[in-house]
Parts: sequence; C-alpha cells; structure tokens
Amino acid sequence: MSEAEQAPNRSYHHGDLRNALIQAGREILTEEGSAGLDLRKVARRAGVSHTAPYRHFADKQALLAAIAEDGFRELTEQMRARLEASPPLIEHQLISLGVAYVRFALERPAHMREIFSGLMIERAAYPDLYAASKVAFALIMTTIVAAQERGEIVEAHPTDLVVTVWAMIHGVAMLLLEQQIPGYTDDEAAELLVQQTIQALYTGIRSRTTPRKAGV
Amino acid sequence: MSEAEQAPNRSYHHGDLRNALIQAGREILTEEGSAGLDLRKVARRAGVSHTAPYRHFADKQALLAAIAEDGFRELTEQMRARLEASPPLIEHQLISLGVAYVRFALERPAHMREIFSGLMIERAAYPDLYAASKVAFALIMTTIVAAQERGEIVEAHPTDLVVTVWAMIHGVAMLLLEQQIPGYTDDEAAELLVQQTIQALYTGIRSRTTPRKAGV
DNA sequence: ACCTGAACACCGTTCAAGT
DNA sequence: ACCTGAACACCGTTCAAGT
Repeated sequence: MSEAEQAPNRSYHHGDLRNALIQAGREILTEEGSAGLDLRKVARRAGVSHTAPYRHFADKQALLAAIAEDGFRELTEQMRARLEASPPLIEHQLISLGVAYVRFALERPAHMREIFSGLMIERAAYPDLYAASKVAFALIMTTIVAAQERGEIVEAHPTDLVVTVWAMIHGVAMLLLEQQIPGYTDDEAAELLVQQTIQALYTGIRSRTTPRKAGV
Repeated sequence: MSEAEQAPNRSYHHGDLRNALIQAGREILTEEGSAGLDLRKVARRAGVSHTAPYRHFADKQALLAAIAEDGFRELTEQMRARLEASPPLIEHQLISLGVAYVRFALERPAHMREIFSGLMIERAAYPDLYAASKVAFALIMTTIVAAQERGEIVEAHPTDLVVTVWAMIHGVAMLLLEQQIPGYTDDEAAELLVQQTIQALYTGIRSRTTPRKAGV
C-alpha cells in the first residue's frame, strides 16, 4: 500500500506502467464505455506519451485483453465472496453466484462486455485471459459437485450442469445489461429476477399436474 | 427482383441508398467483424462518396442501429420458420427456438453482438430496433401461452417464463459465440447443448430422490 | 432532393532518437 | 531498459458547392 517504499526512483520511469495502464483503462471503461477507450487517452491518464504503452502491450487489443483479464478476476472474486457468505444449500448458492454476476454486469456494463468479447479474438493469443475464465468455471464446478454429494442436485455430468447454470446466469446478466428486459432497471428487481430464474431451473418449468393428452 | 423496372433513372441518384448501405454493412460485418465496419468502407461498397450516408443516417451509430434491426428481423424469421416445422410439444418447440437462435449466433457472430449491444444506447433513440426486439419476444410469448393452455408448462406468469426461457437460450448462444464453452465448436455439438440445457430447464436440476438431510 | 470534395480533429501504429 | 516526438495512413463528421 505504501507508495514511497515500492518505487525505486521516479525520474522518467514509471515504476509499474503496465499496471497503471490497465487501471487507467478500467476507469475510462467505467466512466465512458468502450467507445471512449482509446490508447492515447489511456496513456494520457497514466501520464505518459501516447507511444509508451507499446513498451508493455503489442497493440491496443493486447491492452484490452489485459483489462478484460483484470475484470474477470474481480468478477470471480465477487462470486467467491458472496458464495462464502451463503448458506450451504445449492439453491441459495446458485442465487448468490447469480446475484454477484448480475451486479457486476450492471455496475460495469462496458467492462462486462469487454470480458466476454475478448476471448473470441484467438484464445491462444491471450492465455492469461483464458486462464482467468477457467478459474470462474472451476468455482461453479466445485459448488455443483459438492451439492451432488449432498444429494441436492441430479446426478448428471458436472460439466454439463456447470454449463447449464452458467448459461442461465449469463443470459440473465446480458439481457439485463443490454436493457432487453422491460421493467428491470434497478438492482433490487434484478436480484428478484435471478431468484426467479434459478428457482425455475432448479425445479423445472414442466407442469406438475398430469398433462392432458392431445385435444384442446 | 428486376433491376430495370424499379429505378427511375440512375444518373447519380442511387434509388435506395439507405437499404444498400444496410446491406453493405451487413456484408462487411459478416466478412470482417465489427472492427472492420467503418462508415467510409460501407459507402465505398455501396458505390457512393463517404459523405453520402449522412443523407440517410444521422451518424455511424444510427446506421449500426439499422443494421442491428435488420438482423433482429432475420433472427426472428428463422425462429419462426423452425418453430412452424416443429411438433407442437413445448420441449420440441423450445429446442427449435434455441437451435435457430444459436445457429444465427454462430453463423453471424458480429451481427449477433451488434443486435444486442445496439439497444443499450438509448432505447428511445432507436424505436424501430426496440420494436424488432418486441416481435421476437412476442413469438416466444405465444409459444409459452399455448403450452400453458395445453397443460405442458407450469402456470406461472407468462412474461416471467418468457424471460427465463429467453435468458437460457441467450446465455447458451452468447457463451458459444464467445467460445467460452470448451469443446463446442461445430454446429452439431451446439445443437446437443441446446437440447441439454432446455431439457434441464424443463425438468429441473433438483435431485429426484429424497435429499438426505444434513451430514455427509 | 441527393451527392461530392476539401477540410478538421483525432486515432492506431511505426520509427528514429533521447536518457 | 524505458520513454518521447514527428510522421503516416485512416476514420467520423462538417460544410460549402454542384446537379
């Protein structure tokens, strides 16, 4: 935390420019969205010339990937925090994961989009970003497997269940984020929506009464 | 279809430049992705000067919204087509909707992203795009309500069910699109994933055996 | 009414040069 | 090793002008 201890000298070297650029980018993304995120502006905010970033990133895309990776870690951390504060029943746990996910998406929409459109661009080119996504995946996996061991969840292949749960949460977050769901603007409504969708996935939407056979 | 009949004269007027620009944009989006979609290139492809688009669109954003709207209509059309070819059982119908959705996303990833990131930007500014999204919503709604009448689906509020189903399908499509799900690259695997997730939502992921009470 | 060409401010990237 | 400044090609947008 102390500034004086770390920096060797601050002549014209920055100390940790790479990280300063990621943080500056993060801020711009949060304040102005992805349209406002240009390399020259990031450099300006970090207090260096507009060519300095090229010492640390091959190009703009590489900086974006680093910012996405940073966001993915933060998202995972918030999921983990809510999960730990949750009672050990799978319904509550899934809702906790979902609420953390949706809150992050609504608090930092541009960052959320960047996180998930960064992977498309040749996964092999950004292995660290890919690694960050696997940590999030593993977190859900652990939760699912433990619930199976407690007998709370169906005995399907865990990977399939993780994908299903993740897709549900991701879909809710993204539709909310893009304001596709009318009437859900505030956080409270968003949490109710998470509860409702997780509940639907948990118990199913199939009719519980015997379905009448053909014929209206 | 005939070119000669429609055009009054082709001196220097284009005839239907607005539509030509949307189509040109669509093509570029499909071929090069959103990074390659600049206004001057769109104009070049449509065969006009780089300032001509401003006769029909206030700015680049407005053209993007029009392209997104065009894509939304196409997506809805493909959903409707598959739905009509589906047996009238809700499970098959939801899978049909999902498959159409996912196929579109994988065939035209950049277009799909554009469709859903276009709404964020002030809904009021692009009412036509918003209207296109409501048509898709209505299609799912009709399907759900009919299934409720047949007694195949739980008697919840239809709007809630539509959101739940849509979120599930959207999540699957977007995670596949961004290559977040390892091992699902080809269309066939993607269809299996849709089946699996819809099935999970339909019947639920809760354990069918009596869950053991606390204690491993 | 519809389109063009010059002009402006700005961006990503490169490269020779500075400490 | 790390950063700067000039330079280049390109983009979005405006505006006076042409038919």
